[in-house]
Amino acid sequence: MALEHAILVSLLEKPGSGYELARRFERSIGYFWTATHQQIYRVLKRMENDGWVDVRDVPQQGRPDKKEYSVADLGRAALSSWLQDPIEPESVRHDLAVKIRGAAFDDPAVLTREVERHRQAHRDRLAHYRAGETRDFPGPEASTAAPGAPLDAERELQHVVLRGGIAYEQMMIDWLDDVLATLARFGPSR
Amino acid sequence: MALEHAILVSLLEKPGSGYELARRFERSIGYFWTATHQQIYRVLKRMENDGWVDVRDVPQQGRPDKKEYSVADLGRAALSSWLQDPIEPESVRHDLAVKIRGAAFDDPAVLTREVERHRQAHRDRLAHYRAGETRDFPGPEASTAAPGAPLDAERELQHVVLRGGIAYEQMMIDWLDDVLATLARFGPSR
DNA sequence: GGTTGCTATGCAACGAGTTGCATAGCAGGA
DNA sequence: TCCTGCTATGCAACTCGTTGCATAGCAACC
Repeated sequence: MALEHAILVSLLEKPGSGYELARRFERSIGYFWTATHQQIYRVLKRMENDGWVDVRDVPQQGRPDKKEYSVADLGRAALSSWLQDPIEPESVRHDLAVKIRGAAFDDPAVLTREVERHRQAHRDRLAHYRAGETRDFPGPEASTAAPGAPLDAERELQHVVLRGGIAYEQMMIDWLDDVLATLARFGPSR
Repeated sequence: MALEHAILVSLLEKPGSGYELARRFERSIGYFWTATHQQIYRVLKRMENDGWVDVRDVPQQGRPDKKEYSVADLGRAALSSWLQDPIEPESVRHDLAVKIRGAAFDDPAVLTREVERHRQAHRDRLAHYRAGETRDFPGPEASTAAPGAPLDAERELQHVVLRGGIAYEQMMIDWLDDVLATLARFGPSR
């Protein structure tokens, strides 16, 4: 499992509350790891008990107080240990692929609409990622302007992960086009 | 959830025992949906109770008896209903992406080795898929040789799903190359 | 004869993830 | 004033998936 590790990475990049973490899991981190606020609060509590994170009560004006979490030494050690630990290449879970094979035993027209919906969703995500890239990583080598600062690594790694998300969405769009073309080939004849 | 639906599709393609299903989930179906034999047996039992599948005791020589499952009318209806039901485009879970962003706070050399391992695993899978494609789908239009038989749809859909697996592995390999190049750029300077 | 290994099925316990619900302060608009 | 909506946190119940273990028949090999 890696939710606690994803939280550690996010808190290292910037300390924050459970609520803020939940926000981030809808944005950048959420591109490759989803989590609801429930999971986050639960895991944060456990991490606090284990001494992985420090908590600080932050009063706010105009809104409820928040608990700001930051990574403690034990948490850093735990993350480091996990990073050393090899993981298995993840196995995929594609509901849509099940549906596509299942369409052989049902109405393909329904599947066509479903695939079109998914393609649109992936198009939207791709546009969203590209906008984020333009906003956060402008200019070809602008990121290496500062000479050898360690912050560069953080940014470059964030960028390469984002490029992964873009490549994934592009691949999905292309493949769904292939699926639609395949459906069109034998769909009308029925 | 779609494990029961994946099982239904697999049983429609060909009836079989829980053990045989587990085998298939290590092969073709497993390309896009993983399941252990435990899950399969548990779900099969539930599906049997719900009348989704029929069971038949098959004595075998030289090996233990098996229970052969096939899809009942109720199961077919359940699958059909699920196929009609729109699903959300799946959210990704990439441990490796978490690790990559985490590498900014740890030794990047360790990550380099990890990424190389994963790239090799994806290369292996890609080779495996391509071999399966050559074996099961030879010739450009050989599949459409039989005139308009419904079996064509089944094969074509299996093929397009396999092409999706191939596209995914190829994309991952390209991206991991990108990751390695990025790591090489600032890795040595530390 | 004992060990290993494959087919074939299953229980029990645990951990992770989802869903529904609850609380509470405060802001802004109808 | 009431309703909606956002910040902020949390409980409880449930489902799903993983892991370890157990059983049992039979084949092949040393």
